[in-house]
Amino acid sequence: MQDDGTDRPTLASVAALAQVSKQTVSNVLNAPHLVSGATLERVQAVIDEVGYRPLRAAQQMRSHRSQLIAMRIEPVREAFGGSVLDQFLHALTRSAEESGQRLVLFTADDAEAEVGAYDELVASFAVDAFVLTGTSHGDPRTAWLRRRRLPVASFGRPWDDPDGRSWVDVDGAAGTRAAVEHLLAQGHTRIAWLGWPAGSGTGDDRRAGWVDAMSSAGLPVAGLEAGLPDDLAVAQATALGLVAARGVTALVCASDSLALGALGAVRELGRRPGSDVAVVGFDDSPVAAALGLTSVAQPVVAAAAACIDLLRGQLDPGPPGSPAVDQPVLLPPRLVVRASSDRGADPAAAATSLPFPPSP
Amino acid sequence: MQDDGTDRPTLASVAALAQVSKQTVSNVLNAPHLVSGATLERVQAVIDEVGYRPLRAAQQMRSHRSQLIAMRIEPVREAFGGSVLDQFLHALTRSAEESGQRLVLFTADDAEAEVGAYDELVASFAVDAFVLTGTSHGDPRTAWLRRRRLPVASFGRPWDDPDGRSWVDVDGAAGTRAAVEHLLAQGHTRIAWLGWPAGSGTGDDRRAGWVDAMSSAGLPVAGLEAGLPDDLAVAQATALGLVAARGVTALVCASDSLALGALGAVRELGRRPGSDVAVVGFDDSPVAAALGLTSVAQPVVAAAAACIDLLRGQLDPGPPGSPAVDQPVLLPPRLVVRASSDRGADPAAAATSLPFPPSP
DNA sequence: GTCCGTGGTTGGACCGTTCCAACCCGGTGG
DNA sequence: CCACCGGGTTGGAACGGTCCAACCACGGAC
Repeated sequence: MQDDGTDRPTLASVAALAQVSKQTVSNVLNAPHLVSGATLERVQAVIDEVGYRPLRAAQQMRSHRSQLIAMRIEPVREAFGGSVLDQFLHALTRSAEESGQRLVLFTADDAEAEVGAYDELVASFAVDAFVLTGTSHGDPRTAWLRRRRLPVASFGRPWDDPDGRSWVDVDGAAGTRAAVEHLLAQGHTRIAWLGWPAGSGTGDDRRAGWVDAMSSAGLPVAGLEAGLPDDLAVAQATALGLVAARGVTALVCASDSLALGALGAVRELGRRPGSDVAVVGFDDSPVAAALGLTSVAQPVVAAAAACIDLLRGQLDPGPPGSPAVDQPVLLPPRLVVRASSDRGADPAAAATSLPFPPSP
Repeated sequence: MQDDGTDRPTLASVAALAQVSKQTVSNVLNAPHLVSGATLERVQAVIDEVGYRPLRAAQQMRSHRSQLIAMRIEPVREAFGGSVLDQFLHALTRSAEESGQRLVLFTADDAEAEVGAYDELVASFAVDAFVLTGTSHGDPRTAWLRRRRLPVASFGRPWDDPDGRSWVDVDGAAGTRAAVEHLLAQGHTRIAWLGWPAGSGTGDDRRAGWVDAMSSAGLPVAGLEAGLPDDLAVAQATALGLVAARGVTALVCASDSLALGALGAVRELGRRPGSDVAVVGFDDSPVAAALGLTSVAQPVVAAAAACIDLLRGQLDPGPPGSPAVDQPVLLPPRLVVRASSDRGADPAAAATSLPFPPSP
C-alpha cells in the first residue's frame, strides 16, 4: 500500500520508522540470523507496510552484482518461427526471475559485434552472466568471456570442444531413437533418414540416433538417407524418391521443415500420411501441432532451468570441496505422437487433423 | 585496449590521468559544449585509451534513469511461432540499443501478476519505460502505469479507447485492401474473406479492408465471408465450402494459419493454388515463405523504431510548446506476392515452391 | 580603476546500498 | 574484580557517478 505522490521508501526511511539503524534493516533482509527476534519482527512489519524494496542499482554499487543476465536475440532463427529458441527465451526469463534475476537482450550481426556488445554490457550495465545459444566452431566469444572469468552457460553443445563445460543440451540422438522405436512398433521396417548435410553437430547427433536404433533392430540403413539443406521443396523431391524408388514407409526428419516437405511428397504420391507412410519431424514447432505432425519436442523449460542453475553455481561457488556445478547437462527429449505416424488412429480423426488428406 | 587484471577505469581514474577534475570528464561526455577544445581533446584521448565507460548503476543513483525498458514476453503466442512478436522483439532490442537503452524481459501469467511485475521492475530495477503488446479491453495495466506517470508505448491499438495515445500499430485494413486489389488485378472477382469471429479489434480491422476494397470495385461481399477460430482444419472445411458451393476463386485470410487451411482445401478440390484459386495470408510467417504463400507483412522494424521514439519523447519532453510526441502511429503493411496468388508465375516455379501441388 | 559578466573549471554534497570496525552489554573464567 | 567473549547493534566510509554552487581569469563597460 504505498502512496503514489510520496517518494520511494529507502533503507534510511525504513530504519527511521522502525527506530533502528540502516544496517539493522539491511541485516533483516540479507542476514536475518544476526538480528534478534523482536527487532526482526518489528522491522519486517515496517518493510511490509511501506512496501520497501532495495534498489538494485545501489546494491550493485557495493556488491558488484547487477542481477542481470544477458542473452543475444538472434535475427533470423530457424525456418519455422524459431519456436525452440523462443520458447527457450520465455522459459529462461521465467527461471531467471524465480531466482531474482532479469534477462537483458542484445543483438549482434557478427562475432565481432557480439564481443563489442559483451564489452558494453559488462562495462556499462555490469551484467553478471551470459547465456549463449548456438555456439559454433572456434568461437572467439567464449574465449573472450572466459578470459574475463564471466559466468557463462550455453544452450547447445560446443561441438568443437568436447571438454567444454557449462553447457546444456538436448539429446538429439535419443530423440530420433525414440522416433525410430515408435515406428518399429507400428510395424515399419523401411525407415529413412531425412537430415542435413554432415558436419553440423546437431544434425550428426540426430542422425546417430536413427543409425543406432536401426542397427539395434538389425535393419539396414544403406541407401535410406539423404542430407539436404533445410528447404521444403528440396525435401519434398528427395522424400518422393525415397518412397517411390526405395520402398520407404517411414521418414524420420532432422527438422519440421524437412518433415513438412516429406508430408507433401507422401500426399503427392497418393499415399495416406500416417496409415501408409509415416513422417516424424523434430522440434515440435506450432506448425507440427497444426498439421498433426508427429515430432520430437525439446524440453526447453528444463533446459532453461538447467542454464540458470549452471550460472548460479558459477556466481556463488559453494565452499571449497563442494561438488563442481558446471557439469554439462544432457536432457532427453519427448516424442509427441500425432496422426502423421499413427496407424492406430481413428481414420476420421486423422482426416481432420491432417489438412492435406489424399484425394478421394 | 584495456588490461584484464586491472580494475575497471572510473571517472576519477580518467580524471587523474588527464589532469582534470572528475566533473570535467563528466562534462566531456554529457555536455561537451562546456569544455574548451584543448581539454576536450586531451580528456577524450584518455577515455579512448583506457576504454572508459560510465557505469549505468552509478549514473542511475542520481539521475534516476536506468536506461532499461521492460517488455513482457508472452508464453503462448500466435499459432505459427508468433513470428510477428518475435521479429518485433528483435527489432525493438535493436532500436533500443541504438538509443543507448536495453530491453529487460519479464513474464506474467495474468493481469494481476503483470502489475506485480511492474511494481518489482519499477521499485527494484527502476526501469524507465514499458512497451506493451496486445493491450486488451479495460486493461488494469495501463491504468496502473499511467497513475505512476511511467512512459508507455504499446504495439497494437487500444481498441476500447479510441482516444488512447502513445501506440503504434499496423494498418490491417490497408493490408487486406492491397491484397484484394492485387487479386482484382489478377482478374478475380469472387474474392472471399476468411477471418475471425467479429469482436476482435484486429480481426475487424483486417476485414474492413476487404469490405472496403470490394465495394470500391463494385463487387458484392454477401455470402462470401466466414468468421472462424484460428484453426487449420476448420479453415480448410470452410474454404472448401466457399470454393465448391459459392464459386469463390480467391481467399483473403486474417492469418497464415487460416490461409494454410485454405490452401489445403484448394488442393483437396483438385484445383491449382495460384492459377485456379488464389490464397493470401496475413503476417508473412516463415511458413508462408516456405510454402510460397502470398501474405501481408507487418513492418515490424518501423513499428519498433516508432515505439522507441514514442518513449524517448515521453522520457525527455522537449521545451514547452514543442510538438506533442505521443501521437499514435499507424504504419502501412506490405504485400508479399508469392506463387499462391500469382497467375503470371512460371508454372514450373510454382510447382516447386508450392509443396502440395494437385494430383496429376 | 572598479565592476560585472562569462567561459572554463573545480570541490564537495549527494544518491541508496553494503562493508567494516567499533561499540555496548551481560555472562564466564581466572 | 577485571579481562575476555560473543550476540546484537551502530556509525561511518565506500561504491562511481551527477548536481550545484563557487571560483578563477579575463575582457569590456562605465
